[in-house]
Amino acid sequence: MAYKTEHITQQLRAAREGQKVSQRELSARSGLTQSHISQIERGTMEPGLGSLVDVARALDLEIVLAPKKLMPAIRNILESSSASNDVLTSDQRKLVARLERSSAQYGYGVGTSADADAFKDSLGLLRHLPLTPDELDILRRAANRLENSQTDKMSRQEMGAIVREIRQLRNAAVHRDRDDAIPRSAYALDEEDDDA
Amino acid sequence: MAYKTEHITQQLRAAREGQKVSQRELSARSGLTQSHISQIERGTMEPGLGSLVDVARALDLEIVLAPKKLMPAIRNILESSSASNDVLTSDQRKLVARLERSSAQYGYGVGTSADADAFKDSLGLLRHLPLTPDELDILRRAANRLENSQTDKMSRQEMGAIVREIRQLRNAAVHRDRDDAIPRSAYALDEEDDDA
DNA sequence: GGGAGATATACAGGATAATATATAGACAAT
DNA sequence: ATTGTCTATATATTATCCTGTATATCTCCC
Repeated sequence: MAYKTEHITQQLRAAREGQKVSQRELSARSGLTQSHISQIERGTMEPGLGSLVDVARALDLEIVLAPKKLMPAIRNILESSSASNDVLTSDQRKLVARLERSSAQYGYGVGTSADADAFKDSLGLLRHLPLTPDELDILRRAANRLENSQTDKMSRQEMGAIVREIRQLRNAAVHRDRDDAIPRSAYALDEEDDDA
Repeated sequence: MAYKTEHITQQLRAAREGQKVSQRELSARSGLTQSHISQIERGTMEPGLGSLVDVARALDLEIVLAPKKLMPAIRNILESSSASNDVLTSDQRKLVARLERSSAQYGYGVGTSADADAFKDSLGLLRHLPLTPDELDILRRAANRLENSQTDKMSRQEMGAIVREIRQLRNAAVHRDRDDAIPRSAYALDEEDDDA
């Protein structure tokens, strides 16, 4: 029913989720009801232009009418910043991988199984969220400590400390405000390419 | 009554008049009634998103949701086509054309496909944005290097370097403030003028 | 298993967009 | 003046948005 406007409303949802804003929060900011927002995002109904503008403003977006001719250029610009969305240094990826490997090998003999679960969960998130250089350092040191412990036994307490540390990292990364961006070096290209 | 969406609907009118299309004609193309279009353009009523999309499509426009942060860059692009109908030296045009030709011929065997996409997009932008003489020089040297590589094989790293260079040019050009203009000598206009 | 936060659905009613049609005013060109 | 094109405006009817509120479902965390 709302085929025509799907691409737009999906952009809205992507932006909202990207900024980690709930529909309720967005409802408060934009003046629309949560119910309304849900329907718009799902494509159940087609919003009026007024509603679209309200929501966009609440998400710091602007509505632009661009000649089709210039779309490649504009897409390019849009992607250049959304790239910083999932830009993780390969360092970070590798560190997470190391930690997963180590902890798996190390086994969950030490530490409660709840600890183990929390740990895996945290790592899963850290695979996707940007970290500051300092935080990367913490990650690095944790990996080192864990790997050393392979040889000489590690105390339950030390293990708990690491788990706690990682969890803190996770929380920081999850709740970080999207605007105080993390400066990234050059860039990191992955796959990803969408069309309509 | 429709204050929020005035800027958008005015863009619509501007585009329609720019293309010398009558409201009747637009009505035929878009499926809305002429009466409806008139009210939308005058701001008498606020269109639904569906109507906006229909009209936009009929005018070869696309609706883009862009982060406010990127608006300067985007405005830059939009104005590049409408206002100063290209203040590019024929040199620049030719260089971009050479680069496109070379890279196409050269194939994308070297470098990731993401690299290739980034490269093509960058070139697309550089076709429209003004460059300083120095930047033109960089472009020239890149073209030369690429063309030489046709004969003796080029390393993946060297290719990456070129891609990076072009991308830097792109960024500089895109984010350049429009007012600190680049002094242009007299000549500027070449061929090129297409319609639909 | 309970509780909290988030999203999806449901339904009533008032508000408004959108249609179809018709007409009036403005401005050219014959 | 007449004809033609384009735009603004009017009216009536239908369709849909949008709100308000309430509830269902789902996920994650304790």
